[in-house]
Amino acid sequence: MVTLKQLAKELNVSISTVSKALNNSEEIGEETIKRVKELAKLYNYKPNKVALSLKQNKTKTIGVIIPNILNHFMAKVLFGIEREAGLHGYNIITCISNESLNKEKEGFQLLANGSVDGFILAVAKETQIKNEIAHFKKTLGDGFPIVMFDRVAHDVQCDKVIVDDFDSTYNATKYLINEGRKNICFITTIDGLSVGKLREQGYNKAILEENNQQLLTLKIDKQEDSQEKIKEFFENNTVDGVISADNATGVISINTAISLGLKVPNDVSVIGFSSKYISSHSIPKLTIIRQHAKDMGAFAAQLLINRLKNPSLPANETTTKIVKTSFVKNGSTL
Amino acid sequence: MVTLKQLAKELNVSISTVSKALNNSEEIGEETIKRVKELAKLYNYKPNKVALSLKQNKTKTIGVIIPNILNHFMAKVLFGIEREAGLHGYNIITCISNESLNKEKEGFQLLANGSVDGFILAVAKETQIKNEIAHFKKTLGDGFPIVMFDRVAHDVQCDKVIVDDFDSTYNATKYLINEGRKNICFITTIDGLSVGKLREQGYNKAILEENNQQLLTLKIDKQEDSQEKIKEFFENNTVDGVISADNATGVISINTAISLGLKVPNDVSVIGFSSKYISSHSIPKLTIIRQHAKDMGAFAAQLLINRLKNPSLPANETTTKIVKTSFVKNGSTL
DNA sequence: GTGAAAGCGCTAACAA
DNA sequence: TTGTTAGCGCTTTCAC
Repeated sequence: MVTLKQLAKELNVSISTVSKALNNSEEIGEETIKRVKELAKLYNYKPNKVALSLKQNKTKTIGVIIPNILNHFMAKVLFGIEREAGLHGYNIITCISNESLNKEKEGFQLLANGSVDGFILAVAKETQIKNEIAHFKKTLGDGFPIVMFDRVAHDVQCDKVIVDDFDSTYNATKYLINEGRKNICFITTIDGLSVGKLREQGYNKAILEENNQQLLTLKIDKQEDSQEKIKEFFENNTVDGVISADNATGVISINTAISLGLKVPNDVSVIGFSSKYISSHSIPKLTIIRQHAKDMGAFAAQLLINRLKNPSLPANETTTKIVKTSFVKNGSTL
Repeated sequence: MVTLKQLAKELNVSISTVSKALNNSEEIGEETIKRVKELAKLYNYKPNKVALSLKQNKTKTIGVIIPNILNHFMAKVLFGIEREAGLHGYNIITCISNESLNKEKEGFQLLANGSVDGFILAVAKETQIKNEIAHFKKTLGDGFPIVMFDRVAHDVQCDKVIVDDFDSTYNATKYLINEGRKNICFITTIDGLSVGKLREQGYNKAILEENNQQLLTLKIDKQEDSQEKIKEFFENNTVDGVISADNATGVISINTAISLGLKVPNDVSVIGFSSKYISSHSIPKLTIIRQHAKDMGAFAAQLLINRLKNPSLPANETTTKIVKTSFVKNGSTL
């Protein structure tokens, strides 16, 4: 990597002249600017990012702490963050918390040392269960803005990007009720998460509003085999409608129903929080509640960058952006 | 963020004393070390990463250029890279090339300015199709080590981590032949990729070795609807065996076969390059060729870090690690 | 119009 | 045992 020093030497001018020339300073003569720029291009000079960061006390880098990158939703949000960040000249450093509180804390430790200007994250499962928020507050106190998406800690004052989990599940359940379904069950593998709870509450509300409906819930642990649990559940319960809270049990429900000789959507109707990609892993395709993950990522990045660009924004004046889901009707509902 | 300067002032010692004390230098008195460390802990002092990077001319950061993070395989490799890098004290900056040559080049531009010490990447589709390698050579020439995984540019001399695509597809095809299948087709959505070609060749070899077999290939474009294409294909061809080159068409083939009234695996046997996660999106579950994506990521990180730690390693002495796949028999084969 | 010098936070050779 | 100084690459104020 060429440095200003080397260019200066070769051109027989001072370092500051080169620096100013490259930054189109008014102070420098046109002729000099031209000479400098030519040599810089020849040597493919690029200002050293690290030196710039040190000097300007900002890194133009965002720390992203993702609970689980193998989750398609999370990966999509990350994609959205990366793209939006790039548009604004920001890089992203990714840490994967693996749903662990400790790794989440480590992520902050690792990056809140000048590596990044701020953080975007979805709260790890363990953190949500233990309801720990001290590390968030500390990081905020240290002057690092934080944006939370999807799974947020409500007691932390920071910008947030969330989904209307409650409403969309409520509406989806209503949809099945209006189809005339009498035995609508709720299947979840994300019981421990804030979003999982909200979705369950949305389902509960819709069901409990009806006289002739009752709650029917299947909670599956991550370690368990979803296929088996669902099969067992279908065999032991009459089910004609399914609301799936996560991105996999929707298609698995469809496949299970079919393998049990049921017709989808005639005998069983299924709706799930999933993606287009996964929705095609069943025939008929899963009717989904789309969460616009990429948009969520983009919004999160915008909120953070906005705060970084306006350090005067009061820390207690935070924005919560609610990204409305879309109901995408595919073949698994009437 | 507290700096050495501030600690020094408060302790009435010099900056270098503080620095040495924190680094357990022999030069400094025990008592002083203790005082310094206590205050440092009190203030939660962390050495400024940027200053360190500038001073030591290395960032302990790896640039990862991923073609598509929504691909489950790629996400898993990224996961493996992140974990291994973390174990060695490295962070990762992620760029997503989106399969575009230009974005891949941009990734290098963006990061080869002191932001990272080296690169790990899978070559973008467009890059493979156009067979461009100049940017790789330039980056290597600039002194940044590169490790390629999965999709590699064979004409670039650098460390590589690849899968035994040819052999494992050959063996999988053989497996179906030994099951007595007579009409084995090869389905791919990754025709343009080096790995896609190798897999096709493995299939071709196995088929052409037999007298009573013939090639039957379905190539699907990313834009097209895999479900429709496969359905159409099954309706127009007699098929009793499927080798899927990508991670989705395997389960889709099973679901399609079932929806057409065929029995899996009795009437049709299916094997795919996929993951455990996706393999459960069909009933029976897909028999898969596992690629050990996490291990691949870990190996890639190891190779890169090893090179960073031993700058004397000759650039023309490169390692190609072949990660053998595992055949995981599930319900979609006999 | 150009250059010298300071300083971002840190380490390390050298001086005391 | 502790402190002074230089320097990593850059920007920017202030002199010339």
